[in-house]
Amino acid sequence: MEEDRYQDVCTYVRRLIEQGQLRPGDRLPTERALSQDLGVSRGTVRDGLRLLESMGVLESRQGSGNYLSNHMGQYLAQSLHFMLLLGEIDYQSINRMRRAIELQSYRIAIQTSTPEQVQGLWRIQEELERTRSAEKDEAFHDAIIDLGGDPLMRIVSDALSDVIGHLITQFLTRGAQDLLHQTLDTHRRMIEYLEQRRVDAGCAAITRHYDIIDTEIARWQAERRTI
Amino acid sequence: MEEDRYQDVCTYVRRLIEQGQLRPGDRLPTERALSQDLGVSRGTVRDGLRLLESMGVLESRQGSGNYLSNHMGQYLAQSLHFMLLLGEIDYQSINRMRRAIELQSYRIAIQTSTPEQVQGLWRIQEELERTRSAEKDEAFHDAIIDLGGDPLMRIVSDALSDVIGHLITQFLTRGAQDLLHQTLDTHRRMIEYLEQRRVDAGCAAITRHYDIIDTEIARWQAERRTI
DNA sequence: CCACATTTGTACGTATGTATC
DNA sequence: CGATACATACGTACAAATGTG
Repeated sequence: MEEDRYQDVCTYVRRLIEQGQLRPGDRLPTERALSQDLGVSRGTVRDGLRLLESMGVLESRQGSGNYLSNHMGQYLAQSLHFMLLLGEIDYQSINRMRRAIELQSYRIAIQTSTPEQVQGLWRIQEELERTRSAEKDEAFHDAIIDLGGDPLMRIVSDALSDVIGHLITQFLTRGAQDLLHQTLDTHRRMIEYLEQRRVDAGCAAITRHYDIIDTEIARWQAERRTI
Repeated sequence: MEEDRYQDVCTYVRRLIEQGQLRPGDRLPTERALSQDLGVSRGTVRDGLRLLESMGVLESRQGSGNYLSNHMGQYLAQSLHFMLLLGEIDYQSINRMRRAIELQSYRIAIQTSTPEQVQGLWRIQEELERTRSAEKDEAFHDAIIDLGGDPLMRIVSDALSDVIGHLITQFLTRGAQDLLHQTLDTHRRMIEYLEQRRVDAGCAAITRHYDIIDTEIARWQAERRTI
C-alpha cells in the first residue's frame, strides 16, 4: 500500500507556511478540499492535521475550520505531566529550570526595565502581601519573565508553572509562616535590587528564593515517602 | 454518538502507569486487546495511542508492539521547529534559553565536579581544537549540561541543539577565524574556572561565549534580510 | 533461510453527532 | 432553519515489520 499520505498533509501545510501563504491565525483549506487537492481520503487528512494539532501548530474549531495556531505551551505542559508521572523528571528538576529562566530574565530586565515596570512589580507585590494568594505569586514571577521579554522563556515558564503550580499553592496556603515571610522578603529584595540595578544582589535573592522552595520540595517529598 | 472514547484510551494507559503496572520500556497490551478491554474499535484505540505517541509518552514498533517511552525530546524539537517557522520565536530566543540552561548547569557543576570530570572536558576541548568540528562543540556543551545532572535541562538542551545546530555548524565552518578563536578561548576559560571553583569568572566566560553567538546570529539575520 | 502467525502502519469508506454561520 | 465543517467512531482491507519455529 502506498504510504506517507498523512505525512504529505503535514508537509503540504508546512510548505504553505514557508511560502508565506499561511500565517498564524489563518484558516486552513477545509479537510475535504485538502482531501481533493492531495488525492487522499478525509480520514487521512485528519491523521495529518491531528499530528500538527498535537504539536500545537494548529487549532481545530468544530463547525468553523482548522486555524494556524501560535501558542504551543499547553502541549508542553501535558508532556511534562507525563514525564513527572513516568519518573523521568521530578519537582526539583522543574524548580531548577524555573530558577534558570528567572535568573536569565532578571539579568535582561535589569538592563532594560523602566520605573513604570518596577512600579508594576511593586503593585503585584502589595497585592500578594495582602491576599497571600498563590495566583499573585505566579503573577509576580510571570511579570519578571515578561520583563525579560523572551517568548520562549515565557512559553516554557508557563508550562512549568502549570505542572508545579498546585505544589506552590500548597506551600503558600498550608506551609509554615516562615516560608511565606521568606518568600515575601526575597520578592521585595528582587524588586529593590532591580530598581538599583544591582544584578549580583538581585540574582542572590532569586537564588535564595528558589533554594527555599527546593528545601520545601525536599521536605514534602520526605513526608510523602513516609506516608 | 458517544464521545471521548479515544481519550478513555489515554486515561486507561495513564491509570496503568499510576498504578505501577506499566513502567518505562514496558510493552502495552496489543491494540486488539485494548480494543476488547475497552469495548472500542481498533481505530479508536490507535487514535488514543497516537496522541500519546505524539507527546512522546510511548513509542510504536511495527510488528512488535507499543512501548512506554521515556524520552520526549524529539517531540519538543519538532514543536520548536514549527515555532521558528511561524515566527513565534527566533534564533536569539533559542540562544538565550541555551545560555540560561548552561549557566545554571555550570553553577551546579562547580559545586559537584570531580577532577576526572574536568579532565573529560579537557579531552573534548582538545579534540575540538584539533578537529574544529561542530559535533565536538556540541559535545562540549552537552558535557557541561551533564555535569549539572538535571534530566529536564538535558532534554530541553537537546531539543534546542537540534533546532539551532545547523546554524552553529555554519558559524564554525564558514565563519571568521576570530569567531572560532574566541569560541575556543571561552571554552578553555570555562574549564579553568570550573577547576578553580571560580563561579563568577566562569559564568562571565559563558556569558561572553553566548554574547559572541548572539552577535553572530544578528549578523547572519542582517545578511538574510538583505538577500 | 524460509514459512508463518502476530502486530502495528496506512488508507479507505461510512455513518452520525455537533458546533458554526 | 439549513448548509457547512469538523468530531468521533466503526468497519474493512492490505502492507510491512517482527519474532518464532
